[in-house]
Amino acid sequence: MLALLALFQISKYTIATGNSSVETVIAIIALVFFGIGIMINKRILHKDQKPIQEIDYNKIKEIGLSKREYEVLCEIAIGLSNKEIAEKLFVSENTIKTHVSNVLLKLDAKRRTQAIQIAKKLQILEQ
Amino acid sequence: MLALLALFQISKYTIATGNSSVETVIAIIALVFFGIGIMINKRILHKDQKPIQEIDYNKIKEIGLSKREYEVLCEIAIGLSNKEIAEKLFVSENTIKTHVSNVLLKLDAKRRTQAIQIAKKLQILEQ
DNA sequence: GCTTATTTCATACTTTAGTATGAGTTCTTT
DNA sequence: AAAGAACTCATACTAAAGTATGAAATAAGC
Repeated sequence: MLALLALFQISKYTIATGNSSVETVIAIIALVFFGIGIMINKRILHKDQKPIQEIDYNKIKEIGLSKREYEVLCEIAIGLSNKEIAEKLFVSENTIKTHVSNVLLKLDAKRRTQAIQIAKKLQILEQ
Repeated sequence: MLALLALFQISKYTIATGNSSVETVIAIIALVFFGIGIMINKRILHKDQKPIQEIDYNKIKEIGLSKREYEVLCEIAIGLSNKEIAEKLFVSENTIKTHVSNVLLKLDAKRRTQAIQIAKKLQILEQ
């Protein structure tokens, strides 16, 4: 705040004495307050917003999840049962059970609900 | 952009002719660019961030979830089994089953995974 | 104080989820 | 073309999850 007032006075003095061009002084003032506007806005917004987590496709490969297994994981996350997933993907429920088992194994989860949480923590599912 | 340049020229002219005080012109410039800084920043941040959804406690009451039932819902959401929730809350697994059934009924969910999704959509659980 | 809602628990049951194993098929990569 | 990975499916389990019902104890509101 004090620095701002000082800048203010210096600007006034500089223009009065004619040491610098008026354009330069105005440009500096503009730039400084432009920066201040960005800074303040950033602080306010950071309290009310959080960054969107992008899906980490490299981590999916790292974990060893196959394309189909990840697909099943996504369906689990939206709350579908094995039967419903089977119908949606046009395969048998047994096939889905196999995929689910593999997903749980690879995510080190005991249950599908835990798998969802782990997957979100690993950023392979949107939160 | 053109408006900015115009403002720039007007400021220069005003100071040169001495029609207004230097302080006023500088203050206007400062305010305008401060505002521009905020505007630009807001647009950029809105692309990379999303607002945090606050928990809607009124909706919890509206749905008719009791304190204990909501507590159980939260534990479900972090991926715990009925047994684990029972141990955590120092009650029997049968009690948890009763609570879970009531939660599913009130949220109109068929499964706990679906309940999690519905609860998040209703903003009674953090996403 | 009385009523009502909440919390607790049990028993018995049905349904879904998850494991283990084996095996045939397709797709890919060398 | 052969090898390996991925996808499919079945059978037979075990383990959880979820339903239905009834009931007792406690807490809260009138």
